[in-house]
Amino acid sequence: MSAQERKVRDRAQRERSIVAAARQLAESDGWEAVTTRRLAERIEYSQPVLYSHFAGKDAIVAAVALEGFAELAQALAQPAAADPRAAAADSRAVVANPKTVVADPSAVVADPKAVVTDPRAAVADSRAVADPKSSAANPKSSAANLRSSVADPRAAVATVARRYLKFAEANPALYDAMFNLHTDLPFGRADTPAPLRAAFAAIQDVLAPVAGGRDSAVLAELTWSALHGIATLSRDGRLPPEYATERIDALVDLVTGQ
Amino acid sequence: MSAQERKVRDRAQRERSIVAAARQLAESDGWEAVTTRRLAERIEYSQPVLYSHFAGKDAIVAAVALEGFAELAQALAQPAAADPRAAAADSRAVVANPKTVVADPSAVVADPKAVVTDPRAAVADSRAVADPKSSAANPKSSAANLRSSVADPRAAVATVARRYLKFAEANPALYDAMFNLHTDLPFGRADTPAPLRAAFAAIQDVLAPVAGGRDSAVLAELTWSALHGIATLSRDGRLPPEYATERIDALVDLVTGQ
DNA sequence: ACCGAATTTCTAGCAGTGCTAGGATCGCGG
DNA sequence: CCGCGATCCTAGCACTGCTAGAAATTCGGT
Repeated sequence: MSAQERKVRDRAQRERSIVAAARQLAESDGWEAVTTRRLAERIEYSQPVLYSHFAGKDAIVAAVALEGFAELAQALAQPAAADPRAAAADSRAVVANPKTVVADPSAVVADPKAVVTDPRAAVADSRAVADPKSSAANPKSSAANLRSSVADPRAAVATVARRYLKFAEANPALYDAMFNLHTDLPFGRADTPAPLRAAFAAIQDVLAPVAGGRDSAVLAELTWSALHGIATLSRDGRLPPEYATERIDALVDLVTGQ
Repeated sequence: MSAQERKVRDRAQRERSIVAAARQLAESDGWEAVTTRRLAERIEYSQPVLYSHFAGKDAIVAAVALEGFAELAQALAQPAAADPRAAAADSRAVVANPKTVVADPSAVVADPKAVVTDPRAAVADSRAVADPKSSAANPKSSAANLRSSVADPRAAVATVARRYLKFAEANPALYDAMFNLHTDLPFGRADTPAPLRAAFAAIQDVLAPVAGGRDSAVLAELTWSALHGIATLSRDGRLPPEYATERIDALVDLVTGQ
């Protein structure tokens, strides 16, 4: 029985190393350099073993993307520290070397099936709660949430915005897997994986206090769209980098209604 | 001399047909279906002739993208139509079957310069063909209001926003070529092609009146980012379609400082 | 400890991709 | 009409994602 267990453990480990290799290779040489042959070489197996873990290359990309969503959600929901130095530490955590992530299996996991099955994560139709009550309805994300956010909701929005863009900038290939490469991860539906919901919930939570009379879901979608637009457009040099902070400030001003 | 001239004319025609074939194929079957062999078959030549016109496949995509920027710029800068019939005709040009485009060179053409200066190649103002429901829900967006967009800066912003998203929705593959596929078109630099500037200028122009004390360039970048984010995220179903109009309204509200 | 069975892994190959060298073919000037 | 230069196509390269069937490995039962 121990042998059997070891087998499944080894298999899981190998699967993780595939995802890690894909991510690492993509981050260093771009996604066009991520081929099945190179991946096989990295994990020191032949190509066909990849297909015993994933349905195809797209599935591998999707696994990387899911990992990215989990990390993004965690980065956004991270409690805000009072002093800026700790905040800098947070941003460093975002940029964490993929190797480190892989080395710690207890961290965010890659298996999609394991993630989906939690019914409490059904933040899907949180549209019903368009007011600050959504924080109470979702204590998990707001419990450890930004302490200063209660005092200063605007600063909380600014922090989330900065973290989002920092994440996209620090992990361009990962961000590509999440958004640009089409991985057909279900998004607005019932079977939407938890990390995706968590990422959106983190944005929505921080926006609810400043929503006023507006629908916080729409406001969150809009903010997310703006952040995504800024991230992608500035990534390939279509937005001048010198006005980056001005853009963020302007966005926060708009959203918070200043 | 006539023979020589005919040669260069034929070459130009063939180059246009290559771009048109690429666009048509991409729009119908997606960019992954656009291969050099298929393109060669469409234009009824062998593959190597493609490389006598373009440096590679990326250059063909870039040509399509440039065409897209020209059309987008014109669509955004289009004066608000007072006559619904004209607007309807325009919208036909937008969603026009690519086949028609190919068959009729006098229609929306491949040559960017020609497009910019040809008013007949107008792109849609969707307002005229908007469904009654949205008109009823949002009376501000009536055709009558478009006429007063010069007088009403807010309506002008709303019109541009709607046109932008309509364009992205009506030409998904074209929009992909412009943004998602990396064509390394120079953007914020000195050698930025005119169509790209025109597109951004159209956004900035309409935002300047509502900028107030804010930097209109930053505001335009921000608005553009939001529009781009909405366009891309809703394209692969990551934003629920049912709140599309609410999102646009919310964006316009934010930007115009309502 | 052995040996057949079952699982796992690899070798070899398919169809398709972007792209290119070199030979065939065409049209033009003389 | 011919020769020559421009034009075009055939054939092929190195690569891609993916898979069938052979080889190797591990397992369970005696």
